[in-house]
Amino acid sequence: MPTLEKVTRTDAGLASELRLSVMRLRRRLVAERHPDNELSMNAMAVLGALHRHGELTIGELATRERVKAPSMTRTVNWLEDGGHVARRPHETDGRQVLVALSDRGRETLLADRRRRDEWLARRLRDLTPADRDLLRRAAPILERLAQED
Amino acid sequence: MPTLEKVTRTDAGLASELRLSVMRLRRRLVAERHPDNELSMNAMAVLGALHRHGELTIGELATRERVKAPSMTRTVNWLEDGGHVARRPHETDGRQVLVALSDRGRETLLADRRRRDEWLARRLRDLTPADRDLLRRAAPILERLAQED
DNA sequence: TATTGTTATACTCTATAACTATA
DNA sequence: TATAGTTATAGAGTATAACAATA
Repeated sequence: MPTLEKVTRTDAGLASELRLSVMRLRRRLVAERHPDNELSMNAMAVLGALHRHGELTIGELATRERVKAPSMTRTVNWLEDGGHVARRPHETDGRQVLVALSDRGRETLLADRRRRDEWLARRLRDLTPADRDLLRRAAPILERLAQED
Repeated sequence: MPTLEKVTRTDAGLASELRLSVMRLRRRLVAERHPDNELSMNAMAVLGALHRHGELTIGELATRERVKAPSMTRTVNWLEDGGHVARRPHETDGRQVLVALSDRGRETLLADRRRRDEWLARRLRDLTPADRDLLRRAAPILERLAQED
């Protein structure tokens, strides 16, 4: 039997299965977010990016999180209102805006890091070590699928 | 070194990484949906569930897709307006409503199945066979994470 | 009383379009 | 002209609360 067709069909099935799993797991993750965590998951992701990479512009943050600039403007507005980040003008390009993590933002990030993944981490601990290892290797591939053009 | 703490920390990291990957990939999947596909991804998932399992109630569909009943009512309304499904009363329990795939819905499902995963399937073909195989094994685990209580 | 589904309402996240300021 | 960011607006998807019908 033609292997190509088999592979293609199997890949379509995998795509379908993977898509459904991702949609459902995301929905579950949003629902299970710790109630006393005042920041959205996306806002926390922005704090994490700033922690890892230092100051970033709105555009860089938007590209990184795969959202459009207006969405990132709004997220940064929330974070700034809460005192978690600060905007400052770019030194040489007056159009750009640099966003930096504040001390409070860093505290929030570090304090929440342990508890914000509580639900998922608990579920992960219920898996076999082999399954957990498999997910550990799968996560970067999922990330790459999301990032590629 | 305390192995437990190490493992716990690593799992928290995995949870974080997995969460971000899932959020971003889902966002990308929604953005890359074929423009001439008139049905939302969730509506298509409902058609798929009806195809696999036959008639289901609103409540069963809601549980399966991990949404609340009002959300599923709305999705089923769309599908019914488009002639893709039909409601009929439950034989013995007047409160429940059975939803069945129509011929048109089945055609829509089968015709769209190949193309609706086009983007993801193409990305998957760009992966190495090993990575693809890894995702094939990871998908059910993600599904289980989404489904468990 | 409890359950199933619907209606009403509101919220979150995201996008596109139009605009401002700067390059 | 082109780019970075903001503002205005709209749409999709979801939830909770209140309600109706039935068990």
